[in-house]
Amino acid sequence: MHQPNGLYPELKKNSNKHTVLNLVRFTPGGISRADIARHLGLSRAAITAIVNDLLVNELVRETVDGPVTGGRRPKMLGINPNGGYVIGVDIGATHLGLLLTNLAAQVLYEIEIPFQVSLGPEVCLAKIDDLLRELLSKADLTLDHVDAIGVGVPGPVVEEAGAVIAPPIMPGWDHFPIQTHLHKLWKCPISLNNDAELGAIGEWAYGAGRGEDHLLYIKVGYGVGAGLLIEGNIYRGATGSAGEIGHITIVDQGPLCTCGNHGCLEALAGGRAIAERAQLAVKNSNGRRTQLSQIDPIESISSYDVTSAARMGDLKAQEIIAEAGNYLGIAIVNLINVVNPGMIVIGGGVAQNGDLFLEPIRRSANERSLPAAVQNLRITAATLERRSTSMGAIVQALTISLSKKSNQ
Amino acid sequence: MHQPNGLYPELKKNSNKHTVLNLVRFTPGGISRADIARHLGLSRAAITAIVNDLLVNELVRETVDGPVTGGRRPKMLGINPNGGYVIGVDIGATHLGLLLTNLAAQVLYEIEIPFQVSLGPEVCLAKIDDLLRELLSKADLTLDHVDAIGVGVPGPVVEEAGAVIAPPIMPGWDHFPIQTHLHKLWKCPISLNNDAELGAIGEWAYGAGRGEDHLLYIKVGYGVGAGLLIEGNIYRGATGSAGEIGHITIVDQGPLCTCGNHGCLEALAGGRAIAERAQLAVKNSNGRRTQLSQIDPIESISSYDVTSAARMGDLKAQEIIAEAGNYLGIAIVNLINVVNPGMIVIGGGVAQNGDLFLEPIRRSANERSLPAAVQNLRITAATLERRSTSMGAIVQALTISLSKKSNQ
DNA sequence: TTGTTTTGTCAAGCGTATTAACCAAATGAA
DNA sequence: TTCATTTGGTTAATACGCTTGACAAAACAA
Repeated sequence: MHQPNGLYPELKKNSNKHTVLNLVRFTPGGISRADIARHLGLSRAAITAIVNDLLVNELVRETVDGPVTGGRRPKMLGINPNGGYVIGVDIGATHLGLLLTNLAAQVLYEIEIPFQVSLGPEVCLAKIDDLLRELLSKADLTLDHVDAIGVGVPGPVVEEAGAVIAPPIMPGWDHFPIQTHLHKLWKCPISLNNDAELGAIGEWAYGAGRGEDHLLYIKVGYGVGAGLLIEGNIYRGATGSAGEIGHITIVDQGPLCTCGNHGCLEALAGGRAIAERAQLAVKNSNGRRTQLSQIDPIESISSYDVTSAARMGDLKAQEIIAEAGNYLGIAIVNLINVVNPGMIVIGGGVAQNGDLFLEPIRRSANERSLPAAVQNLRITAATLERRSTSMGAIVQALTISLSKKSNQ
Repeated sequence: MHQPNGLYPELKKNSNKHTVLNLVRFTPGGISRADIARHLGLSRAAITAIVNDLLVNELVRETVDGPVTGGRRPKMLGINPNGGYVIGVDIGATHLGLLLTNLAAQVLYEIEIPFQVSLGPEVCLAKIDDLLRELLSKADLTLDHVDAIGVGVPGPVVEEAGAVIAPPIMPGWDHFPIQTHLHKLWKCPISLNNDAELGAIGEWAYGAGRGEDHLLYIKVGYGVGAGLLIEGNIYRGATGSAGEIGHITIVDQGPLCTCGNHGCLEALAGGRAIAERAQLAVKNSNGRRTQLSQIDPIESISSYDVTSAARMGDLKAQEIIAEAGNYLGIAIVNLINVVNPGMIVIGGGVAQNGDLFLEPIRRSANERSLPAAVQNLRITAATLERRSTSMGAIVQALTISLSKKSNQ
């Protein structure tokens, strides 16, 4: 089948049914038939027919009466939350998160644990399988009740292969058939995506980036990555590795990175760099007592510790966070000129520091980016916090589930 | 009217007529009805009806019999070149190019002269008006025969305003209503675009980037800019300034740039930087005779002189070109990781040096970019040479002309 | 109350597609 | 050469999804 394409668009049956369903999904508080008609430039009569179809299939339901408009009050439409479940899995470098939601994306149960993706696919996927079954048993459900599962991984995903290729922070996972493996385990549709891309989708659908047509999401965790959402679609590039900003060079001849090059963004602003810099600072502090120096052994200081110390007022920790923000700012200036986003959302553990981390970024952007690109640009922290990626995985799973149900 | 959008696509009447027309336009050597049907996933019967409509409106014509396929030979379809003319205008920082073509984009007449965009809009647009009328008189035509005119400028274009905002190398043009001004002068539809974006379109339609879904075109002239074509559509970003890579920082605390910052790509690899470096080299050569030192006065050495000297074998000139390629390589590595293009086409005057300029870029890309992003990436020079941008302007003008004719 | 505005529904009609049959023109094997 | 096969293009009947225009329902304003 022909790929969707600007010049030669895919000619899809029922395309407006999908479009209406998307509008209902992603409009906060629901939407009326008349509003849908206005948004899509269709007649109210056409929308009535499409909505009736969605109503009898129980994909959509009438919720409450809408706001007073000067005439008859509209009946608001929302996704029918019943009739299925989906799961979102966020595989991080050092953590693992799972969400179970209904079809309206309302979170029912959640699991989050520390994790080591570096243990390789067999060990990790077995652990994930255990946790997924634990999540289901908490909800008194089985895999038969689950319509689809979205999975996020911290590496470049090749969609057709259902695998990651040459992922710098996922040693041992290169070309491992993740999607096929999980499909065999769980027997339901699996959507495999990059974690930063899912973060972008999550924040666009339910977080800080709602309704933004040109959204850049930057994930600063153990690794650093970006997800670019253009008019509601992920931009993946030619081979699926767009937005892999962790290994762009920021400082020529800078510190050695895991990827083998020097001065990569990830080696300057990633969670590992932050932790290492904090460990070094404690070693060189000659026993002066700080928030950080109380952690023992020194080698166990993590970026999470630095984050909390900074928030508790530890000056050295704040300095380290601000320094990371500074380096990220340099990278973001380049991204702004190239991508010209309407909004930048910063997520991942380090972004929990709020303005301490965001201010150096905003300063660089204003000083060094093209005026044309920054004058209407907003730079904010992710509002879904730790759930950006897993909610993005939920969005992908729901897309599969709802489009399957609406084609029956 | 609602904007075209991935999730909520524009619902356009006759959309398949436009799609078929595009397929005919951009398929080299023409295309048969059966092939169109296969490409679009429509029935042959539907295509027959659409093509008949285009035939009676004389937008399309049957050209020759197609290749032997094992059955009845197909009748190839091509754009009917008669019935109208369009003009493409390439406003460069230091040159001006105009093309007159028929509806099949075949060049009929051409003018190219040196130019100073820095003289400001009134002076420049008056000069352009003179040349456009000269071009028409050469062809024994008047403006009444011209369906549409495409114009390219070396700065960030805001489409709705028909103007450039804060363009670093177009002093005096900020917010000047170029499109309105030209429409009043010429009384026909004007399409105003960024020059690098038009270069991308030109190379995609008729040059090195044919059929590439993720094309990055990089223009290295007096300024440096990039145009990103995603599935046949220009990516402009939120405010139209995407791809303005001339002012990303390459060397911290590097040479001062016209934009006020230090170490910008343009200040290291642009035409002005190349010329200045050559002038400096001649001054410091203590009278040693080289290709370059024969130019008098030294201050008049241009990047074009360096380019020709390098091709004639001047070692110093070659060194300067290679150095510029090196800096551009650093920028391109970042672009590859962020954008993940399927192909990079390098255009503009400096790119005429071919491999001398391209090799440093290819080397950087292979050494420093993510394997996932470079393994299928091609980096080549523009095949339309000086015409990349003006042919892109022709494509835009033809889009206006053909879509107007097909809606009658 | 009546008139106005807005939402939602219905029936008639139209435009654009599909399906299935057909002819046209080429190939290749008997 | 003849005839089955393959591919290209056309035609007529039909299906589907949308628009149009009318209308009822439900709110507000005079």
